Amino acid sequence: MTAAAPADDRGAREVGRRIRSLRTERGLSLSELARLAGVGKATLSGLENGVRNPRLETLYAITAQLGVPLTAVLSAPGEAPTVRGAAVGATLLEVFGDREATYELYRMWVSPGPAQLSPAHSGGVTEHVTVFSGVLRAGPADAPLTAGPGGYLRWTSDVPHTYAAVGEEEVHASLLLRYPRPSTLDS
Amino acid sequence: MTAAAPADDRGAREVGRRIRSLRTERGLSLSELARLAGVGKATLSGLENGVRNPRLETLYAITAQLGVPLTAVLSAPGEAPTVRGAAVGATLLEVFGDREATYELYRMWVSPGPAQLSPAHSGGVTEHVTVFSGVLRAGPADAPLTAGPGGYLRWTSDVPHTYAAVGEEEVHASLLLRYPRPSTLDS
DNA sequence: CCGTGCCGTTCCGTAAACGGAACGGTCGGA
DNA sequence: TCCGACCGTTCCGTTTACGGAACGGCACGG
Repeated sequence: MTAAAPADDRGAREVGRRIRSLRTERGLSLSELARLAGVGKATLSGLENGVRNPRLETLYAITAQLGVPLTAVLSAPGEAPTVRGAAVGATLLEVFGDREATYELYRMWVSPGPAQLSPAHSGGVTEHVTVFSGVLRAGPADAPLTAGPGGYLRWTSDVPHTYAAVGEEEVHASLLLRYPRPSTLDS
Repeated sequence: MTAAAPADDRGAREVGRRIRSLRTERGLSLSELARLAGVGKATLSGLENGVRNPRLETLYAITAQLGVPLTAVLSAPGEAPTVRGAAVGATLLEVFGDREATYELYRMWVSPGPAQLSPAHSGGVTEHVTVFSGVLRAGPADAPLTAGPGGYLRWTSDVPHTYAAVGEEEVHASLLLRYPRPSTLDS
């Protein structure tokens, strides 16, 4: 705050740099892209230089014209590990839902070492793990399950639960969290 | 232009819905999240209802407080459906690998209707499917397996294999393809 | 039965992103 | 050499997202 001009979260600058890269790669001039995307040159200029805080709509217009998904100009998907602790890391890949539940799909890795404990979630939440490599021991703290490469685990996470790598190999897995019926069945 | 309120690209509405899902999952009230994220209640309310066109900075503040990457609330990460055919669609979420194999993680959906056949892959490729909703019948064409919500299927895909939704509900699932060690430690 | 507290929405003045126009700088052809 | 076309930046009035405060609705407790 204060200060005057620069005014940006660390992110805005990188977004601008990425857009400029994509534009020059395609041999487009700033004026040209602005016209194609239907935004002002001032807007695009300020955006690329990181001195503006674009609206979502503006980013849509520009990335669409560049032919890349919006996510391509924002911090890379794998970039933010949503770290859960010393031994376990996870990256949220996607959120989606249907009438009955909301789902969060993570990629997860567990480093060798002591088990890590996770607190209980609210009622009805289930966890689904598919192991890609390594051997994982996970589940309710009082009755963990074990799975090797290609294995699959599933438990209800309304009690404290643990994750641990068995052996010296790091474990890679996908983790699906299922939250039943987040909203009260509106509409 | 015209009118006053709606004003949105198709995306804004979905972004709002996703944020609301993430918030309610965590048992947070709108007021609470607004305070934590340092944004006005009016802002968050308008955003969730899709009547505002948020600035990037605003989205950062909110998603950071929810503990998810910015990309999680924006329209599909992969955006490129890598469609496999009439009944089956899939989006590539991530590619990664280790010493032993390369993995491709997809989210997949299967529409009700006739089964769809996929040709055999080269030797040693395995497919791992976790069903989120609906009932899926899939696997080797001569011996398919069945799984409902929360179920898990796995087969070696060096023979032709099928995917089909059982019943009238669309099937949502994650699909992991495992390609063993493409080359013999060259490079 | 009526406060009290919190919920989510709406109203409103302010700050800032927006598009259009003007600006200086560089290149190429007459 | 001059001139026109185009570049990217800066100026400026308009539009709109922003935060704070007020509002009605609902659940609890005295």
